[in-house]
Amino acid sequence: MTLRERKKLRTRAAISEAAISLFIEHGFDQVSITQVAEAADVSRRTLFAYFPTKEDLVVHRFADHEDEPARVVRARPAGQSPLTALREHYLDALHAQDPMTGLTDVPEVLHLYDLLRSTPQLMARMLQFNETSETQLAAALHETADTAELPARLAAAQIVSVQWTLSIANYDRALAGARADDAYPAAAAAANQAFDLLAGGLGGLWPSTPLP
Amino acid sequence: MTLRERKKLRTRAAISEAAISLFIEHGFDQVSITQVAEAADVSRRTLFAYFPTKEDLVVHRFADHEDEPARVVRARPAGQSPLTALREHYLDALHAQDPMTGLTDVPEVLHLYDLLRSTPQLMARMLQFNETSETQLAAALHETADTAELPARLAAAQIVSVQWTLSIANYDRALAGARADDAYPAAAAAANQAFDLLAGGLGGLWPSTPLP
DNA sequence: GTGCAAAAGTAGACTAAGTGCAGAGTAGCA
DNA sequence: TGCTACTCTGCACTTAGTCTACTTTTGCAC
Repeated sequence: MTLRERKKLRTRAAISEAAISLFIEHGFDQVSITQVAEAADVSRRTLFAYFPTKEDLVVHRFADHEDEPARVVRARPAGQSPLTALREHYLDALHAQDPMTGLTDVPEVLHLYDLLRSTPQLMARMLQFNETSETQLAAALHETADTAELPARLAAAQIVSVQWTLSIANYDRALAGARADDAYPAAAAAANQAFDLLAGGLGGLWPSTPLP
Repeated sequence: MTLRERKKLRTRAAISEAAISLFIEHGFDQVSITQVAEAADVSRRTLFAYFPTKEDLVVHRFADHEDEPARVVRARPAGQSPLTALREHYLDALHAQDPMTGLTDVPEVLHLYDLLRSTPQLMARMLQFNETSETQLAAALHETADTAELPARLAAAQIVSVQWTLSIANYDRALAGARADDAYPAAAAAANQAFDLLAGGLGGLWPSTPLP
């Protein structure tokens, strides 16, 4: 890796770190791009060369996870169902306290998540990530699991939104003060329940004719 | 209704119509707020009194549907499962060619939809609607169907994303040129398949051990 | 009808995100 | 050492959205 490339990476990281710590301290809307540029010691124009929008200063950190579900499905062992692969992957991530799951004690991650949750513009960008995640997962299901296009899209939509719901719930518990180790058993149980629901359907939740 | 109120409604409609027809003709990003205000014959400042953001000029038309799933669940006949109520409601809407389903021939609706699909900012706003829709549905399920909080949230997430996926698919077929009457049978079949999948789960899609 | 308080609309200045451009600095390589 | 390509910068510009102070219109009491 050349000096030029290394320098670019360092500049990028410096800008993002300056931005996030300012946003966490003062709030997303209370900090201007100009202030971020000053804190990172670059010009405004350079900042925009690295990050096309203010939101990207924050959410670019999640861009790597966009295609994770699709990758998991494509990389699953022969004979394993896509849903099983995704379930195991999610439970492994929980066990490893991967930030993606929302189960974490790392203060920086919690602060960052707090920022996301309290800034609608950032949440909107996260939802867009979910959408591409869903599209890619649908393609992976269609191509590798002998699934017709519509069911693949429907399944992908369900899976992505369920994983998102699980992670949100975990983060909210963490922000409410739960320690990750303490929250783990409930989080794992919730994940299992969620994947059971995905596999077995909502039918079981509501018997068509309840007790009189 | 007083003159003042009637006038406000007319002004609001005039602004929105001017905006949408300009956006459809030239594209969302190619038309400025100032141009919309001029076309609607109001000042820029007045426009912002009616619509807080440029996106709202378009998406406010969908705001009424936000709480539709929750309403359907709350209004279902005694003894009917929430999922059955939602399924029937969606199939009725399809049959009536409700714009919400994406099954329509009304040119204005199709153009409007084309605008949404081709403008990421507008799609992002629509996804935010979905999120509040989901939250309200979860509350309705929790309160009226004896469902615990987590399963209610998970189910709501699945249902809303599945309905959205169905409607998107219908709209895309319509934009590809399909007439609503011709597309109806396939759309109804797709909806039934989707709700079957919701009720019965994804387990049936992928037998855990496929043929060798 | 006339007058008055409240609501609605307007003008214009202001902030901040994001873009385009033309020039200065710096890395890579001969 | 010097050439070339990449990167950074300053500055002017557009546009979304806000703030404030002022005018017009409406509803209503008389």
